[in-house]
Amino acid sequence: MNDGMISLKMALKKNGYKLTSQRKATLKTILENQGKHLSTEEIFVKVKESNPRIGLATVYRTLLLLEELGILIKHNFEDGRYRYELSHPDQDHDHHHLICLKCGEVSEVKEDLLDSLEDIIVKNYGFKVANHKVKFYGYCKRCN
Amino acid sequence: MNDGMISLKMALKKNGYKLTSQRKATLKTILENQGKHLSTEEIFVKVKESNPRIGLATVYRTLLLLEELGILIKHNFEDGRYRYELSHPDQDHDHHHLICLKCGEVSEVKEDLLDSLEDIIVKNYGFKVANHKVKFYGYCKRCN
DNA sequence: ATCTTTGCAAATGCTTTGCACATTC
DNA sequence: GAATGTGCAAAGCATTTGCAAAGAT
Repeated sequence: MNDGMISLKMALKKNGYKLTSQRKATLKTILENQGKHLSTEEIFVKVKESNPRIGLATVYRTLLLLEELGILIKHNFEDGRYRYELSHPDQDHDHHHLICLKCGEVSEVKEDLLDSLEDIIVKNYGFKVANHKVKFYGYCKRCN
Repeated sequence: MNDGMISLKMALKKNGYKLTSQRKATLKTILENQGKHLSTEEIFVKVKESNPRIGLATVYRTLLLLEELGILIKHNFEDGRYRYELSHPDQDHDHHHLICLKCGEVSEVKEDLLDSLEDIIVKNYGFKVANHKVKFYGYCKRCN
């Protein structure tokens, strides 16, 4: 059992949820596809390979739960479905995304650089920032 | 006829679309509700007051069109429907939003301050930024 | 007169829910 | 054994679409 599975087990236990094979298989699929931003349906299809009896509703319920537990982040890339990726709780914010308007590729930005902006938001608006979602739309290296 | 209506007329003409009472009424409703981030359904209800025979599908189609023309911006605040607001073409980017996790209030940030981040994105990722969507989640002045 | 647009209702597609059975703790 | 979780099918809800009639240029 690797790190991801151990933290799943602990997070579930702490909140009174049970560790089921479906939940393990769902998280396993996400761990095996890091950086991919899979949709619920895509995760369902992949989980089915190892767990053919799982239902789509279970995957929906599991992803909801994993998001609640802070294990996953739900993204909307405006393509009509939600997409999930692993949260990295060691970083204090989600990373930014680059979305290519031509080929649709979604990639990630390592740099954060929003501190000065967040300072201004606290000072000028009295708003305490807990997290942010930042998306840049434009043209990727290949399409540009 | 005010500025918004004039630019609607021109934008439609330029693209071979017709200026209909439904399109005028829809834009009028949005102009009268600046800063409000209305959903399609909410816009529909308001437009109906002056235009009782309009159909919901027409409002959907009109909002899509106005977004295509660059007159509106479509937002997803994760509440299960899309919301629209007027675009300000004099600014070269959309403004950022603050979303309160407690009361759900959505407010706007005047400051942009993403230039240095966008410079890095061009340099390090070869990605040409056309626009961005930035949302800060946290607690507003009243709720904090 | 032609081509676009509208209204209506039906269809679509993602997501949620109710319920009986199965599984975990 | 009690409570939670699952699978299935049905329901829900925002959005889209087909089509005949209406409207704009």
